[in-house]
Amino acid sequence: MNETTTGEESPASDLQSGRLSDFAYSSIKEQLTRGAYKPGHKLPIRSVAEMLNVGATPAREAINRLVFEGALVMVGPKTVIVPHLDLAALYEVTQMRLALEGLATEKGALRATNDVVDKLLALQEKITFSLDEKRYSDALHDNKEFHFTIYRLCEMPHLLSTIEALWLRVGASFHDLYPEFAEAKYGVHNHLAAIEGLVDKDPSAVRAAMENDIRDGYRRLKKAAQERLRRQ
Amino acid sequence: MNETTTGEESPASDLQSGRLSDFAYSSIKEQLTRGAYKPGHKLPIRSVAEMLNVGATPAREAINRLVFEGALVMVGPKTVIVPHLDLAALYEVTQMRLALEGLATEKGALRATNDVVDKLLALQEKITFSLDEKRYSDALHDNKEFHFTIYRLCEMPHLLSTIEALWLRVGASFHDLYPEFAEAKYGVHNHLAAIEGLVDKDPSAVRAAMENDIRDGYRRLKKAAQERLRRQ
DNA sequence: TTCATAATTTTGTTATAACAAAAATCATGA
DNA sequence: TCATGATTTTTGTTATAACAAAATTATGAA
Repeated sequence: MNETTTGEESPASDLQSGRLSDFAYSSIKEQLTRGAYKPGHKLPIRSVAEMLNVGATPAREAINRLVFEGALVMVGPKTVIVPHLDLAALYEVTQMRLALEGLATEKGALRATNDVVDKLLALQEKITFSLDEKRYSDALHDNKEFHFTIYRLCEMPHLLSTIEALWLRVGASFHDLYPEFAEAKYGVHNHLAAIEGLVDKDPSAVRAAMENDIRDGYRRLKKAAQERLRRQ
Repeated sequence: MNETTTGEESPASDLQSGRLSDFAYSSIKEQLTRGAYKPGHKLPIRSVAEMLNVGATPAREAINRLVFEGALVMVGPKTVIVPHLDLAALYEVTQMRLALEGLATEKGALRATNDVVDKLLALQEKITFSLDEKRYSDALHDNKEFHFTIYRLCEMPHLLSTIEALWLRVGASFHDLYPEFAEAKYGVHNHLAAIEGLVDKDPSAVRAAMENDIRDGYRRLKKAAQERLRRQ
């Protein structure tokens, strides 16, 4: 049962945090944000434990944590699944994102140095480049980095972790329709407007740009979700 | 080891949720919001487990969950304590509260029925009564109920649970100075203004009243915390 | 087939023991 | 008195087994 395994994920490869629970948590989260599991996919403790080569305790802890955070949902006393598309939740999370990411943006905007602006410009270039080549996963990754580079400026750790939980919540169940969602050059205009606001030292302009970005994303995501629901 | 215990909390008394982890979680949370533990108080797994007459697993899970939520903090690889006063965290949480509770208020305001208004009026009477008799714990409890009665109107469960986490976060480490903070008739004016706004079907008025309430509370709490810090 | 029910398997939860590492205590020397 | 190092105790984590309950499959009758 404890033989050194070959292909599968191994806890030994987690060289940073000693806790197997954290390893399991990060692993599942990673899979989730990569869209590895379809909505409705079941995550039984023992299967997860076996997949990650850990005991039941860390697996259980990781799953439960993700349930608390809303990235997974319980549909029965003994069944945890990857959540299905839920337009109500998408709306709710979007409203929270507007409030919280708007707050983070406005509080941090005046702290943007030239280095930050350069980083954002570089990220935006990478995003458009990835979109041109239809590497949506990369584009999404850099898009997230773009947002959080701005949010980190306010230096409010509580706020940041709450925002991250929101991204995970919506990202988990909407990830698989990001490709069709990202077709058009998503967010370019808003991102550039945000950068401009940072340069101009105009916090409310940056906030407006970011809020616009969130709203645009919401509309596209909603449309994509609705179309998919109609087809099914 | 398993004899029927006398005075202490017993898992058998938890007649609703079958999970001992949840029982342990609620119990610690309850103690925390009642200010039973001073900041700096250690919460070792085995002590908690013994106190609640449960095994180490549920105790560990409950403690870790509270750490994730920010209600408890880790100050070493093996030491979890009730957090100390932290003015930066108070500020940060206040900003988040303004954004999120403001959102909940505005979204739900138009849904207030006469029953809700009556309930709020009754709660406000209880609050002032409790304050007159210096039963601060009761006043705080009803104050929370007042706020959440309004927040529940918007029917956004994600939002509500996030707000609850914020209350717990700040409540845990500031609870013991609420008495001196509540000296003056705290919040009466704002609460009445909020009720008025609900009756008038004026969401932004209700939001303004609630934000004022949050800000007033922040100022008083900050002042009380600063005075206490100076004394120590 | 369809639905209810019984049998079987799977599954979440929990207590426990073992281990390694951290924290506390004690001893010793300046 | 204070620091410092050694020793002892405490502590978090994890794998595991056992149990009860849920989920699944099989079975039977209409």
